[in-house]
Amino acid sequence: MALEHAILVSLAERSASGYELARRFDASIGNFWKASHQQIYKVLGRMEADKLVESELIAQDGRPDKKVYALTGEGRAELAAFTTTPTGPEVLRSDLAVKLRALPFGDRDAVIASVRQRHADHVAKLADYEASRARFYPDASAVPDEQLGAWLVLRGGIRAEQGGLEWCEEILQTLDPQALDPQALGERR
Amino acid sequence: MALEHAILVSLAERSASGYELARRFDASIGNFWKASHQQIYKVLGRMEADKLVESELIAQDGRPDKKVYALTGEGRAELAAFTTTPTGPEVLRSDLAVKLRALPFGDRDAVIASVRQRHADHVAKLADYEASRARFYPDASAVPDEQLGAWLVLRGGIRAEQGGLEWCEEILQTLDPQALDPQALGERR
DNA sequence: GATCCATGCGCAACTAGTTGCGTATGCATC
DNA sequence: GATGCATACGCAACTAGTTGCGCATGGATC
Repeated sequence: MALEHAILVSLAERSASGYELARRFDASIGNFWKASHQQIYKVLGRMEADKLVESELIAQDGRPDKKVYALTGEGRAELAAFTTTPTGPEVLRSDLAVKLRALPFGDRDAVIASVRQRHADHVAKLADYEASRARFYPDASAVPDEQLGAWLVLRGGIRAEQGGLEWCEEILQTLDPQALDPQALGERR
Repeated sequence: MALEHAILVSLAERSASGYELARRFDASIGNFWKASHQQIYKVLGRMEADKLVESELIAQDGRPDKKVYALTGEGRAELAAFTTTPTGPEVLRSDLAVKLRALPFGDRDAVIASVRQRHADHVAKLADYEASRARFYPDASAVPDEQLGAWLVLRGGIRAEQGGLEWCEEILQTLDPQALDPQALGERR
């Protein structure tokens, strides 16, 4: 039920409608937790029934009404309690690793194409993160205390993307050395 | 349905019973895809109905009978086809990141304890991986072609653990500089 | 004026995955 | 001789998450 907690965090930072939450999950929060809008509406409904959040209907002109959710006291308590629970080991699921492992039984060129795609994904994501970092935390030694968590998460995202990028480069180097020609990478991106 | 493909890969490497598969998912394959034995039995049942695998009942003495699964031709074709499908972006879900983001609303010491635990997990996992690497691939420049995929996956695992480890160290450095005293780390591990 | 896109909510049906239990054997340990 | 562990399979009930659809409005584009 960690989606619940991701939503609690998001709402603790700022109250929002389900639709806005869904977009946040496409952007900042979504960098470490994905959710579709259907899943979010479903969980929000349950959370409201559980009194963790409460909603207020806001009429808008030129746009449909929206239901803005805010944390309740109970929601805040639940979020605080969550931070004290033990954290299990990371569950990782990598399609790409499965494909690599399937190399002897499949299509080598297609796998290489997937790696190249992943490489491009990492490059794009890294540029995104780097832009956020430059914009919100231009000075690493002067991050305000209440933003430390968000900053560290962003740092983690940058590290993960760099790591993934380097892994892709190692794979391409191993399976298809010519592919690392900078021009080839640029053209395909 | 990528669990299906992870099972296909595992069975392509060597036929096995559900129980054996479950243990592999705790070890080598499980480094990039987790599955409980219940989930494995369920999926194996469906895969057999779909003719991707076939089973043979093996009587054993001193132990319960077992059902050994092997790939069918159709299973091999499905696995090969899988390698040619486009690979979506990695779906990452980090409880620890949610907790970090929840720092201003929760218990700082408890979060630090979680990070320290994660740090220890990375150290242990890295030692595991390093041992596998030394045992199976003592010479990186002489990995046989048919093992390239497995080797690259292991390299990816090592990279991911190192990256995670360094992230934990950055977090501790930021939130609790004394904690990085080598003695403190050693004692707590 | 038609089509598309963004905003905004949600249901229904499905698949995937988890949790908890049940069955059975044999060996080792207390 | 009781308890626990490893082997070996599986069901039932649940929660989580995905896919596909429907409804409604208004502005922008073709």
